[in-house]
Amino acid sequence: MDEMKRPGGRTRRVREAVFAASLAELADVGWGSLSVERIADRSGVHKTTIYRRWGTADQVVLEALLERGSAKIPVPDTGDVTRDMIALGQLIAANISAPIGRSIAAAAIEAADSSSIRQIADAFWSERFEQAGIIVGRAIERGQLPGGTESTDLVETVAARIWFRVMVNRLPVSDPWLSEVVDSAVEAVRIPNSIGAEISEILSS
Amino acid sequence: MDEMKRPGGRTRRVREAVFAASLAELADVGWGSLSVERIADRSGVHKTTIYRRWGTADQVVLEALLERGSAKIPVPDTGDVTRDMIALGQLIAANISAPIGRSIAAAAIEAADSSSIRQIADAFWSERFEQAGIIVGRAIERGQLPGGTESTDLVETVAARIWFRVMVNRLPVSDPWLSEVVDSAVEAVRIPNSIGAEISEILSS
DNA sequence: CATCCAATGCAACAAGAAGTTGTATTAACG
DNA sequence: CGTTAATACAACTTCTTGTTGCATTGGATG
Repeated sequence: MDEMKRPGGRTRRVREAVFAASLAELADVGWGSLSVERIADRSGVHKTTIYRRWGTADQVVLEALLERGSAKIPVPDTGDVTRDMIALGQLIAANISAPIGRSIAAAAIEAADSSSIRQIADAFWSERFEQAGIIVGRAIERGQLPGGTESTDLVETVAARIWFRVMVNRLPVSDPWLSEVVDSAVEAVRIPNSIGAEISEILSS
Repeated sequence: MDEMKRPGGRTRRVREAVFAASLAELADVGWGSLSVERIADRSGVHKTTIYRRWGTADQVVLEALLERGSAKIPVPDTGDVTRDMIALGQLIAANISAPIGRSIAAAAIEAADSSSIRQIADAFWSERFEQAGIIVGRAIERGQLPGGTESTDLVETVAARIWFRVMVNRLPVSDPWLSEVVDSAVEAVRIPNSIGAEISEILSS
């Protein structure tokens, strides 16, 4: 797939310039308004080159994102579930707050069919869910969480609230806010529903 | 704004045909790919008519949405917070699951500036928040919730989880799932954080 | 360093969409 | 019925998109 007979100097420079320009465009105008011509102008690379090497603007951005996303991020490990989840939350917030992340999210939402853009978004989330699984696993080993705790519930709650705040409310994810959200999410999984209901029953009587 | 010298037969028919076509287009191709020509073809109305009456495709869809969104929805009132919130959640889910709602959401997310599309999305959410305020107010009067309960926390939690499930996970909002989400959200606001933390402290020791 | 040829640049073009304008036609309203 | 607002139609310009043939550049190779 990535074989080229001359990967050296110029080809590499062109490739990098085009990728940089395409991501900048993505951040500026969004996935829907991408065009080969704009990327060509912005990168200084002639449009015929882009048409011949990639064909469409989508393909360019796709490759750029794949190359960019290949950097693996270590799972937070502070010795405490809450702090781990806060770190994970900050990571998620940083990603979807940036213009590029926002554009990807918007495009992934709009794409009704399972297009290539959705694969990237899906990959992002499955990675987060996997990380959360590790975090929860460690917490169970430490005895901070009960044995059968479902990690997906925890991430979903936290991720959902971050997502909503950034995308809909358009407010920044501050540390105090995130801390509170994570706290209540961790409590929710720590106290099984039945017991929680029982307690609230007692309290309200 | 809405004055016209001949609001009768033909003008009305044209208006309705154009609005219907524009919303259908919005659902099909999304906000970003709207075009006057497509709406013209789809509605059977000549494009010059649309250009002269509305100017741009955005304006057409905007008016269509405003007219459509003017129908007021009554606040659920079942006598129980949880059931009220579930009803509200179902309403939210129905709205953002439909193709049109999805397109609006995607467009609102992508629009970095505060464009007209964002006003529609904002209006939708502020209405939900207002409804939740009424629901919570009633619950406080009934003694189901403590006096100072912030309604925004409750809606935000529920709305966020629905949003995430529909937009990111792309799963349907089933009644059992929604019920569980609302339950835990109501519990979270019913048990103040400090007490909740204390209890979990006791339980884990 | 000399040579080759893949990669890129360049210019001209075709195809189509977007928007405008002048005029003819239709039908709502009195 | 007559008036004229509202719409349809056709022709046109302009802009964007994508293609093609050819010239030029500069890695790679011996």
